[in-house]
Amino acid sequence: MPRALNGTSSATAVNRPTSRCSSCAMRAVCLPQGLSPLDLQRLDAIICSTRMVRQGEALYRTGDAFQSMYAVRAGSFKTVVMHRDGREQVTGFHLAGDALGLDGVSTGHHSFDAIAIEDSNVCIIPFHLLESLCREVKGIQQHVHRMMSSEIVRESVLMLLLGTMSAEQRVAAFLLNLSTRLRARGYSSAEFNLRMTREEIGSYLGMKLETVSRMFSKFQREGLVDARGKQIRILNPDGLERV
Amino acid sequence: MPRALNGTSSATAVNRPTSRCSSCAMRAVCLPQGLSPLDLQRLDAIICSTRMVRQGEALYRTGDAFQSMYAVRAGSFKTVVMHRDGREQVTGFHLAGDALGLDGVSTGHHSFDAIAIEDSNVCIIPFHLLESLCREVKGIQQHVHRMMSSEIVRESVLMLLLGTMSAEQRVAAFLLNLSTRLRARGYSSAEFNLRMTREEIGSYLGMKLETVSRMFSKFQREGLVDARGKQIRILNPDGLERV
DNA sequence: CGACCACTTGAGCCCTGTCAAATAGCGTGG
DNA sequence: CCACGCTATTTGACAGGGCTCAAGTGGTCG
Repeated sequence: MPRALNGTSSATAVNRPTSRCSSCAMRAVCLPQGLSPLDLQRLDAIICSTRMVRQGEALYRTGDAFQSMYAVRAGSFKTVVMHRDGREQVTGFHLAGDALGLDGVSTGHHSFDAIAIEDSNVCIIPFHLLESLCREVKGIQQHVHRMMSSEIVRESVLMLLLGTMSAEQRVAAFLLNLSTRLRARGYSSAEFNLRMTREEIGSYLGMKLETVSRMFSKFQREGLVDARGKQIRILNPDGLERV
Repeated sequence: MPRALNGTSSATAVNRPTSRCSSCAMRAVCLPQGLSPLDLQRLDAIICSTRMVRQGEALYRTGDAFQSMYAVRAGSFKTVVMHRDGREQVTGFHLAGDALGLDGVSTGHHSFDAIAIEDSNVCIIPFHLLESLCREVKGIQQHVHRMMSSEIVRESVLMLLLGTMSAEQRVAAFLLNLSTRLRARGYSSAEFNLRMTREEIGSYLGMKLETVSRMFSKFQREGLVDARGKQIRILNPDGLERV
């Protein structure tokens, strides 16, 4: 197999045919249904680069100028908000197919850190080009609006979780949510391995890592899940639902 | 003073000159800077009605079809998310000048309830018309995007609060935030009265009403605020900040 | 093989929820 | 204008869930 052009790739941002939306594996998750071939082509035209982000590295940090939004092509990220006193909270985990970076639109600077929790790859979507395209293609405009609105709804559901649920319920809800999202991406919803640490899960769920661990052990004892470190098997989803 | 046309007003939705953006008192809060008179006119054209919502009534409820977004002209609202088991959480308080309803964009149905916490008045902005306008006027498009993004950022800050702060810190942050927003609207930042009950504050902050009350009393003892029921006077904002 | 990190588990304590009772405030109807 | 009844708020006593601190285990990478 010829590997032409590979020698010209930069380490951080490359143009290549695989970065085309029209042929992307995550298309079904990223894009609206029923986009015409022409519109797809126009999308392809503005998404001309991707970027590799290694585990632990930041895609962007709080305060960085906002230029682009991103779509996770492979891997996963966490988004983290910080208080001046150093307190921080994970506000989301973003899997392949998820959008990232829309927090920067409001002020022109990012309000979160986005950190890769495994080696990952993102599409870079220059936002001013996307805005132009939105002015021309109604389907894309609506999709962008839906993405932003989904983020609003997602966060408010998380607030419900943080504000009203016990530690046990939060961990159960976390596992079920992850399970659902993995299934939507074609993975098993019953068996997967966590990319995030107990501490990151705890930060996301508003509790300490020890508490997360205890809840996993509890579910284990009760036969709801089989958790061996990061390897998770959900044995009784209905039981988790009822917690 | 003549009161022509008043007799023709409907109780729930009326057209009247005062509903024009170009002459609205909340213009500075609602609208982007530097909109041309022509663009303002086009906005006026799509916002043709307002609606009165009495205290305790819903502007919209979870599951309602999403047609329009709203701008609070006068009064205030809370938004509430609900879990099937009846558990609910206040996710925001919306004052005059704030936008409302963008949660409905993602699915076409609202995901929250929006309830008036005092007699209120909103502009009704049909969303499909706003989207059309966004395709034509870049300044308005950007403003809509910023509004949605702000909501995302607002919620993530609230998640930080729910996930990492003590009850005392949450109540302090709540008072300071409200104070800031009131100042931005031309009211005193030091003295105001709460439109929401202790229970609503508690729901917003993820705690019980008794805890809210205790924190108010504590701040009172420490000379940070003077709280007599809903009447609040902030005596030492720096002290609150440091809590 | 060793160092390091993530994870698990235990013991004790504190913050906040729960339950209960008293007080204050507010709107309504006489 | 006042009395009444309701709701909102305050305050206290107590219990429990989750945090803190600590020790020990397991897994991974150099």
